[in-house]
Amino acid sequence: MIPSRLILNGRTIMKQNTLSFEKQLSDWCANTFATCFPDSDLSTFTLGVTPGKNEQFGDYQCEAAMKLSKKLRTNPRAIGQAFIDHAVLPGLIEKIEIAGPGFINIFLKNEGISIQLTDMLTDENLGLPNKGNNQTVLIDYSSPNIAKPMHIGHIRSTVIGNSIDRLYRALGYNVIADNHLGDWGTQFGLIILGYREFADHDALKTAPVEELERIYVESYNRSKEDGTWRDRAKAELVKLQQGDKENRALWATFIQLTLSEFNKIYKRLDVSFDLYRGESFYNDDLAKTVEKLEMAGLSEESDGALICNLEEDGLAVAIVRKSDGGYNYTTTDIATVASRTEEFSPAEIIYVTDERQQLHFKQFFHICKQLGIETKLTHIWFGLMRLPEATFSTREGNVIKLEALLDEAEARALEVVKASSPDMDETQQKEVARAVGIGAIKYTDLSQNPQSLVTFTWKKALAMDGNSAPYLQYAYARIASVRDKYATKFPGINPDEFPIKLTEEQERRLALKLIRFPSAVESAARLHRPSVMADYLYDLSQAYSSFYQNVPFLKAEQGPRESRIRLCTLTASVLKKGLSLLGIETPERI
RNA sequence: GCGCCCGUAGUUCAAUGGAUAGAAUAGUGGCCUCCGAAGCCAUUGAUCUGGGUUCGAAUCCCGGCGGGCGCACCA
Repeated sequence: MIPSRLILNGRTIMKQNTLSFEKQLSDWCANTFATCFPDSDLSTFTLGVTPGKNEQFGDYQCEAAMKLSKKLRTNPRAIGQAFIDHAVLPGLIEKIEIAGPGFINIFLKNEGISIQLTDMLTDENLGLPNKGNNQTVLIDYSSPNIAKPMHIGHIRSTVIGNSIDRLYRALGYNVIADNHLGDWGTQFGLIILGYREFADHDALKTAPVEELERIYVESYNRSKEDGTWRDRAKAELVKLQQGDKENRALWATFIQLTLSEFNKIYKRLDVSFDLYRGESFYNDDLAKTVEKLEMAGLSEESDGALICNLEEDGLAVAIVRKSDGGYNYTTTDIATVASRTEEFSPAEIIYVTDERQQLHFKQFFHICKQLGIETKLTHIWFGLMRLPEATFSTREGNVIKLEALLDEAEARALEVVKASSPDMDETQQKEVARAVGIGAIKYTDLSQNPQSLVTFTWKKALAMDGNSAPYLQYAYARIASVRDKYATKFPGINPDEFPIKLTEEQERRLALKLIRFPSAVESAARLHRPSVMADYLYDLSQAYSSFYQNVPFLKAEQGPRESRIRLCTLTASVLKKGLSLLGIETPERI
């Protein structure tokens, strides 16, 4: 429970506190309700505050009176009145009132808001609480297949997973980012055979992954028509699995070639992993895993295969050992969880994949539980990306390579930069175009609910105005410019020696957005939804742009000028930090 | 057949069961002698359909309609 003197004194002690401002207000509400109704158990209710949606209804609102109405057999307005009668107002609250059916509206004092702002300004973490407390969370994302180029379908797992990674780190979790590569499986028999028979070694040098894919596709097609080819491929696979030196070496080469290409893309996307443990890493655990299942009585024979029958639990049958004795992904994933749990003892393992794998994850999560693995397992899924006319398919030849997407983004951004900053030197123009182009791509993916259908269009992916990364980057760059101008025009004055005073409407609105930053980060992480963060940042930028355009600051007199410069500084810090949580850069000039 | 997801302005997206459904873009009309117009201000325009639960439903439940995905040896 929060020591309410913290806000009763009108001052929070953010740096020593693990609670965001919004959480403190919420706790204050809950405590007040507890005082009002000491005889009732209210612990099952959420009695917190939410940011006000309409200024006339206050800065924060509490809807608890209506929710408690039934339990307390009292009408909501009477509950609200009891709340007001019992409430000891913290110093930063101006007033509270009941409105409508029973909303409790909370109005903050301007000085109260200013204190929050000042606290944020002096905290290098901008008020972010340490929620993780060094608990380990393992995040499994991106996870592309070896020997296939990444196309635009891969960007979502990579970018969304990376943002969740960043959000958790920012909240004090010890994150392990693990790229669970598809580096094992029947396709390698086909690739090895194809490589031996018809590899184009020049192409392997210039575009290795494309060539490997070509080899795979051609070999696959042959295996469908030619039984001999199929048998030979299978023989190569068996040799690989039995540890044949040559095949192992080839396999290792394929991985090396592919990874070096992937790493170029990861570098462009500013994504990095702590581990690159592919499926092969767990290969030796598979037999043991199946043994455990059998011992636990969780598996049974069926048509020559070994299965886990989950039909009683409303799930389909999962095969854990094929009739030819081979293992498949359910087994690998169970082994992976066991290994990760043993090695890292994570509080949670988070998987980020597309929607097609929902059933698979439900199945193996279920089996893990039956095996007694307590680790919290979470599957974050997102909708497949498709083209307006069809889904992607290598066979249709309508895939858009990730590399091409990034190139195009940078090229289009460069046009815009050249048009609006013709005086910038060319190196810098390119550098800005890179940050802006990549930012635009990422933002498009991160700013929407991942679970809805996504249709790829160039127009959408490369949006540069309106609700887009460049809009946020532009806001940031303008502030950077203001800061520089201030320093030149008023040398020797330290804005921090002036208090923050909120006199204009636009300043107050901006300030209210700023103090919500920590709770926005918490929500985004808790819901595993980077879009919550993106929404918040866009909201903040809109508030800033409106402030910027309508309130003079460099031209204001001393006092208000410094106060506003401090608001600008804090906005810049929040934008920079917030965008970094989306993996988006903030150039000082764009 | 069974299961999961989605259906909101012309278009692309928002909205922990909360007050008058927000933005962007496209359209219309304004704002650069003034801190960066990649911007700001104003304006037109939407919850697929029929029931139900609730003080209160875009949101929850049931039934339609439309779209996507998954259901035994690919991951």
